[in-house]
Amino acid sequence: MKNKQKQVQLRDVQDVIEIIGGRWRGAILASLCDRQKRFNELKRDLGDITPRTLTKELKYLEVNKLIIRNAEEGASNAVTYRLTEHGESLEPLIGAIVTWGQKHRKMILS
Amino acid sequence: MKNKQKQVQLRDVQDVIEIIGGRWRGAILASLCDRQKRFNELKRDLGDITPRTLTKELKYLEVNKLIIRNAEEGASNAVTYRLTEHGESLEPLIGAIVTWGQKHRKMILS
DNA sequence: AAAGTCAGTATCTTTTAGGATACTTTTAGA
DNA sequence: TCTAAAAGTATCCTAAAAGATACTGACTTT
Repeated sequence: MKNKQKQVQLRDVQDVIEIIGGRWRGAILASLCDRQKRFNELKRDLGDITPRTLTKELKYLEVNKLIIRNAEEGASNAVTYRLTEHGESLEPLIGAIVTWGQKHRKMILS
Repeated sequence: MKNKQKQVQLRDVQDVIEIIGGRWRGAILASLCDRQKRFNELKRDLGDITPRTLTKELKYLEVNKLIIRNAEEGASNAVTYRLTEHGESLEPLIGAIVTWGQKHRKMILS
């Protein structure tokens, strides 16, 4: 494989990791793989995320077209978040991450 | 699936992303998937990483048993880095990341 | 009608990641 | 023998990520 090809691969890795990276984004996406959820539901799932951070990360994921924010008409306090098709395409990847984590996490984080 | 199980999955995701996350770690690992490499070789592969950062990240990966640093006897300026078995077990995951990136990167980072 | 829940905002502060730049020591090559 | 490369270290600095804490306005439940 040519060298230029490899560079591109490295950039792919960097970009993907930027998208799902950070402390929360991957976990938020993983949580939404299960089913669509509401703000506070996510907040509870994620444990000790602060609302400020959750808002910010959700906005990021929305801007990058991985999730959709849906505020139901009239009821301003009923908001759901769900994956876009794009977001759903991440499922196998997230699955692979979980699987690897289950096998190897403990050996590494001693 | 029970709720506790799901929490664990989220933590798996968070932990794995911490390990391969950040701007460089994933790319370093991806570069070493190819074959073992030396410090400056990695530096060139990665483009604009500073030596300070590269040193730091390599040390992190070594401590976490994903790579091995090998300084050849006597020759203090011949150092190679390669994946451990643990590190090699990440290959499919990194492959999946690259594949997803190739398909979806452009649509997201407009 | 009061209390609680939902979906956030607003500030402020701390922590961490990572860049810029210059320097060093050992070894290899011309 | 002089020069260059390899493999880093040492300082200093900035920007971004994320926590702590308090607050708000809309709606629901009792």
